[in-house]
Amino acid sequence: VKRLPKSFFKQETTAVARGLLGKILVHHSPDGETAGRIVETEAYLCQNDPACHAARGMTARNAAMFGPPGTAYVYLIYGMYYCFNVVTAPLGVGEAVLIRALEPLTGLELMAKRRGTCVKKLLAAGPGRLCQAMGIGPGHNGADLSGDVLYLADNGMAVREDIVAAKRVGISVATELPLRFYIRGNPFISRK
DNA sequence: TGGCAGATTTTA
DNA sequence: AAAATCTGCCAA
Repeated sequence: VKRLPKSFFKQETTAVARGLLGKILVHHSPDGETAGRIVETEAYLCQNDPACHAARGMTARNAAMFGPPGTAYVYLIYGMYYCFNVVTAPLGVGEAVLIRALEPLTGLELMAKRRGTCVKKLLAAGPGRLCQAMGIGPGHNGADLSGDVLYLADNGMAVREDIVAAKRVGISVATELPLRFYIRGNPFISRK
């Protein structure tokens, strides 16, 4: 497995959202290593997308979204859960890809311990769940995703499966945009 | 299986 | 008050 080059994150945001499907997210935490295959993503754009956190300018929370492509944007949602995003657009432009679901690959015992369940389909199917399973939290906000702790990798294989484009989940504005992408039929996506 | 309340921070 | 969520509880 090879680390994704920085150039990968400089593509258009929707292209990154599609391209991340099938890629591997790896975290070397003090507790151990976890990794999963990305099976579901969502794109959040700076133009004509009021659901994007950056749509109304920079705040303390979303500042990382305006960082260079390949940065992590981790935020707290509903006061309880964290969501992990990959920043895509050039420095100063607020766009990102939300990682919504992983197929667990490595460190399943650690994931189960963190999640409090050993049901594989419940370990990382959902943005809050995958952060919990992977041990991703506020300390990763603004992290460089081509570093040594939290990074994206590729096993070199092209994704053979179909990619479905659908409406995004959990938003109440810009609901019609087909900016959610997932691998058709994959059992680890957050919902059908 | 499906709907809903609750947990709790950030923002408007 | 609503939000890029998840869990447990309830009813059928």
